[in-house]
Amino acid sequence: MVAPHVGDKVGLEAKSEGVSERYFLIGEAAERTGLTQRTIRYYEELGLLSPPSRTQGDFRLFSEGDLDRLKEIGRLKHLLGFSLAEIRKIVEGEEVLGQLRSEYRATGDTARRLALLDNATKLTDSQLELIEAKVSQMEELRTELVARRLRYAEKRKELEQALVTAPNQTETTT
Amino acid sequence: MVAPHVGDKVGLEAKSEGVSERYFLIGEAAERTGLTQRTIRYYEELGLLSPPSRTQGDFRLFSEGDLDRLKEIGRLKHLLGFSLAEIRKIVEGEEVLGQLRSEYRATGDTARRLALLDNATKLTDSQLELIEAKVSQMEELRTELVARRLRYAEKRKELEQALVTAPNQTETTT
DNA sequence: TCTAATCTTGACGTAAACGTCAGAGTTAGA
DNA sequence: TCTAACTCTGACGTTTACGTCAAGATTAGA
Repeated sequence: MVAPHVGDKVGLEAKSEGVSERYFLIGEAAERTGLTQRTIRYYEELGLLSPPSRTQGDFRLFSEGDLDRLKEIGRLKHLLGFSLAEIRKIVEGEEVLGQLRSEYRATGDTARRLALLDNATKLTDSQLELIEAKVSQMEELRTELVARRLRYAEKRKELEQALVTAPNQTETTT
Repeated sequence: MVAPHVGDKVGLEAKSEGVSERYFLIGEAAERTGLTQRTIRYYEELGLLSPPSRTQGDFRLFSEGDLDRLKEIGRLKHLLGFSLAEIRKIVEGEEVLGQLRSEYRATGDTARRLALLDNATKLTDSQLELIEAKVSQMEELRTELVARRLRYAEKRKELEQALVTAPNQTETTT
């Protein structure tokens, strides 16, 4: 409950321009992502996360980008039910995208840029396909449930009507 | 490859009215559901499946309803990423629904019927909520990807425009 | 009746995805 | 400088969700 002695705001200026970026130790990273420290280390070990920077004492320093990545992995896993193997594929895709981006910025050749852009587009499309397949299957299941609910609602109306028309259906023998 | 000696069409007439229902041994059940025999037995062991009927020699006989159930479990698991524990909850819900249905048919009391209907509706609603939560989160992710794709498309237009305006951007030194 | 294909119930093995120590080092405030 | 809070890397344990093998019983056709 007591505030950690290791400052939560790790004083590191990453950008040379003086744009200070916040870094987080693994404890706060865990809190902010909803994952455990063990899980975060495990994900790094699996290569789902590019190894974060370190202090000179070898403490991991997570950037906000790292946290975003971790949160995304969490969503892919718990929400969408992807296995870590599948997630690695997706994440590797992201990595390739990043590389494409830097090469993109590096080249002045417009034609080359176009080609890189096409690559990135294809990659994103394939990721999109993955998601859409799941979404549509889920919609299917949802539709079934909605239909069931509708049947109940109709039945309910019928019954309410019956109650008004013949309030004492149980005692018809009277 | 050779046709099994144990007939694939198990000759059992379930309904007394002569409406013959097909039953399947576990081998064909596995083929038809895409699950393995081991998995099917495991699901039964976990109580995800009401124990199927048996031959007098204790071979499992799966009805088409059983197969549907198994397929649903497969979808819930692999598509939506539910754990078997979660699936059990959902499936237990289905079971309760079934019981409600029979009690529903048994009673002539309209008020009682209304109450049962309300119960069933609530159950379905909670299942629906589960699904919808997942769907909406997936939509969110999808939206992100679509946005990215859009950015690429725009960038692409720009670049194509540039190619027309100044075709040899690389060789500006000429 | 014999037999090949199929089924049965254990029982043990395994991969994935972490949980949980242990022992040692690091950090920053008092 | 001392110390509480935090982190590090192994290393082993655990749960889930099955795979796999064994030994024996069942089934239906020849």
